[in-house]
Amino acid sequence: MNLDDLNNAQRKAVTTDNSHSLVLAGAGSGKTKVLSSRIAWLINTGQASFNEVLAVTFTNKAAREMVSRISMMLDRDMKGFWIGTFHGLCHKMLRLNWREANLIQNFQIIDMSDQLSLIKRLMKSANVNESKYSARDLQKIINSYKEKGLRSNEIDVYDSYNKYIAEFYHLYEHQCIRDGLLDFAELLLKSYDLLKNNQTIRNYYQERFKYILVDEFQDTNSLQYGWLRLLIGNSTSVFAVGDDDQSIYAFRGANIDNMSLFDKEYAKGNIVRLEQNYRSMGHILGAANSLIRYNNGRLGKKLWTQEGDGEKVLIVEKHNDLLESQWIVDEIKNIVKNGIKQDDIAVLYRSNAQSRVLEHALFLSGISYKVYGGLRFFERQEIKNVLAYLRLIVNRNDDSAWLRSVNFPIRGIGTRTIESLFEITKNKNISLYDAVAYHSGRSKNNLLMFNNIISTLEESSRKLTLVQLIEHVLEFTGINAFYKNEEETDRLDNLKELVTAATIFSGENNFSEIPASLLIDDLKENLDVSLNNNIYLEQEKITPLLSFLSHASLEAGDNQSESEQSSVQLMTVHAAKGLEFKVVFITGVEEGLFPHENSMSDNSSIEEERRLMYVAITRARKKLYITMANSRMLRGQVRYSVKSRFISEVGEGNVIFVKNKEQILPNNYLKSNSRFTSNSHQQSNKLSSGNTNFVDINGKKFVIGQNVKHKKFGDGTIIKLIGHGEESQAQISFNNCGIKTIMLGIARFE
DNA sequence: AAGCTTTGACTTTTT
DNA sequence: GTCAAAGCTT
Repeated sequence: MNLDDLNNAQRKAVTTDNSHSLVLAGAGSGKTKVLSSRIAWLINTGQASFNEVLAVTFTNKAAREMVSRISMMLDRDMKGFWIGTFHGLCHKMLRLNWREANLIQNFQIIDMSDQLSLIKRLMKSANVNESKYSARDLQKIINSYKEKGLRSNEIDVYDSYNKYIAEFYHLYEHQCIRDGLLDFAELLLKSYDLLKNNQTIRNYYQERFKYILVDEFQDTNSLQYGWLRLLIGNSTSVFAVGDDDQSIYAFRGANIDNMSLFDKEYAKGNIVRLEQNYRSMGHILGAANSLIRYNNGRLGKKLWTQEGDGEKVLIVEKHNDLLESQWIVDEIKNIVKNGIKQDDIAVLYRSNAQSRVLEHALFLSGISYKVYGGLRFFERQEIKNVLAYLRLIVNRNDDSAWLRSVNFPIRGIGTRTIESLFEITKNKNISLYDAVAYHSGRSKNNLLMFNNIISTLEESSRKLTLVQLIEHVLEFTGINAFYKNEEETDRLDNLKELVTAATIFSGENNFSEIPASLLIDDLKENLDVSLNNNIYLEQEKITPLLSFLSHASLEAGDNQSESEQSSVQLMTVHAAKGLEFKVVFITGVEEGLFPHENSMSDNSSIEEERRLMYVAITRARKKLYITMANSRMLRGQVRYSVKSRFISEVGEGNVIFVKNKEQILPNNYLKSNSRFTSNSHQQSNKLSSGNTNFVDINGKKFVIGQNVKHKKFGDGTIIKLIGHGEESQAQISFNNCGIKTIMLGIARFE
C-alpha cells in the first residue's frame, strides 16, 4: 500500500496515533479511501491483525466497497475481520452467543413488513380496534422506544395512552419471544443488553477489538452509540468518520449530536477535517458552501477544489410541473447530443410522488430511464411466500410464517378456521402449528395436511443442500404450479432468481455441500469455538438454511435488475446520498416541497431539509440544474408555490437564473393519447386558463407574494395557494408566528 | 373464499 | 390522483 496518493489531511487521518479521533469528511473528500487506507495501514505496519479490527457501516454496499478497497491495497487473508453493518455485526454476535443472550438457537430476523403484519395481528387478537393508534403508529412507537434502549417495562406510564402502549409493546415482545423472532431494532437492543449484562463477553470483545472504525457517524442513533460505548475498553482506539452537514436521517432516529458527544467523550479535540473535494467543480461547491452556512451549530467545514470554477449552476423556473419535466427532457436530449452518457445524468426529487410526471415526459421522448426505490428482491410477495416455508422448516412455531403459508397456495383454510385456532393458541399459550391438534371442525383435515407438509419438508431438509431444498419446496408446496397456472411469468422468473441467489450464496459461503438443515449440534462439532478458543477458527455456527434466511432479511437485495442500456437515473435525494453524477437535476425546489411542508414548522427540521439540499447539490460533478414550477398537481389538487428559500441561499455568484419566458400554453399542449406504462394511464389535461398563481374569492384577489394583515396573526406574506373557489387555502408566512395554512373563505383579513 | 366496492392515507428509508 | 387495504357481496 502507498500513502503517497493521499493528501495531507487524509494522510494525517490515516496514520494518526491518537487513541480516538473524529474525521469530518466532506462530500467527495475521499472518505472511503481514508477508512480503507487506515485499516490497511494498521495491518501493514503490524499494529493490528484483522481479528483485532471492527469496522461498522450503515449499508451492506458500503461494507462491500470497503472490503474491496482493502483487498486491492493488501494481499492478505481477512479472516477474523469483523466488518459489516450495525445490524449484521449485532446479528453475528448474537448467533455466537445465543445462549448468553437468552435466545433460541434458531432465532429469525423479521423485516419491517413482517413486523407490521405481526402488529396488525396482535391488535386484532387484543381487540384494540378503537385504539387511537394505527398499526403503523404502534410500529413507529415501539421501534423508537427500542432505539432509545427501552423495553416495555421501562416506559414511563404517566397516562392511559402510555399505559396502553406499554401493554401492547409487552404483548408484542411476548409474541416475538414465543415465535423466536427479532426485528431490526431488537438485533441492536439484544446485542446491547448482552454486552451490558455479561461482563465476560464484554471484556472479551473489548480486549479483542483494539481498533474500531465507524462510517457515517452522523447517522448513528442513541442505541448504536451506546453499543459502541460498551465495546470501547481501555486499550480500544476508535476512528469515527462522518459529516454533520450530511445528516439526513433524523426521522429514523439518527442523532446528529452523537458527533459532538463523541468528540467530548472520546476524541477530545482530535479532529481531522477532509475539505479538499475531488468531485465537483467550483461553482457547485460554492453553492453548497453558501447554502450550508445558513445552518447553526455546525462542526464547521468548507469544501474547496483545485479543479477550477466550471459552469455556473442553472436555476430554471417554469409555470408548472409538466413544463418543468418537459424542459428537463429537452435539456437531457441536448446534453446527450453533446456526448454525455445517460448513465451520467441523475434527476433528483424530494418525494417519490414527483417521479410520475418526470417518467411520463421521459417515456414520451423515448429516453430510457431507471427509477430507484420500490420493492427489493427479497421483499417481493412470491419470494416471501417461499421464505415463509423455509422459516417453518427451521422453526415450526413461527406463527407469522405459518400464517403466511397455511393458505398459500390455496388449501381451503379460511378466516373462520384461523380465528378458532387463535383462540386455542391464546388459551393454551402454544403455537398455531401445535394448536391444530386441538382444533375440531370441517377444515381439520386440511390443517393436518398442511402441518404434514411442514414436517415432511423438515425431514427432507436434513438430506438436501440449500439449493436442492429450495427447488424441492417450490415443487412440493405447489408454489411453482400455482404461479404457472396463473401465468405469472414475472413471479416465476423471480422464483428462478431465488434459486440462483441461493446458489451464489452457497458458493460464497463454502457450504454448498452441507445439507440445509444439518442438525446444529453436528455442525457445532466442526465449527464451534468457545470464547477461549483460537479466534481464527471462529465461524458462524449456523446451518446454511438459517444463514440464508438471515441474509435475506439483512440484505434485501436490489430493487431492479441491471439494465443493459444506458439510462437516466431517477431517485429521491435520500437515495442519492453517497452517489455522484456528471450532471444532476434537482427538481421541484419549491417552498412546501423542498423544504417539505411537514418540515417547515421548526428550525431543526428546516436545517435537516437544508442538509438534504446540500447532499443533493454535492452529488453533481460538472453540471447542476435546480428547477422549480409555479404550480403542480399534488394529491389531485393544483398547488401553487413560490421558489424555495434554498434557491436564494446558494449565492448569486454561483448561479444563473433562467426565468419563465413562455406564454401559458394552450390546452392541447403535451396532450397525450399514448400509453406510458403497461397499465394504461390517462394523463389529465389540467392546463386550463385558470392556471396562474392567484385566487379569486368573494371578489377578493390573492396572489403569491402578496402581503396581508390577518386579524389574529398579524402581518404576513402569501407563499402558497392551494385549490380553487370556496375551498381554496393559502399558506402564509407570518412575521411573528411562522407559517400557517388558512382557509381563504373564512379567514379575516384587515 | 374469491371478487367487487369503498375508504383512507399520502416525506424521506436501511437494516 | 393513486394505491393498498378493509369491508361487503356473492
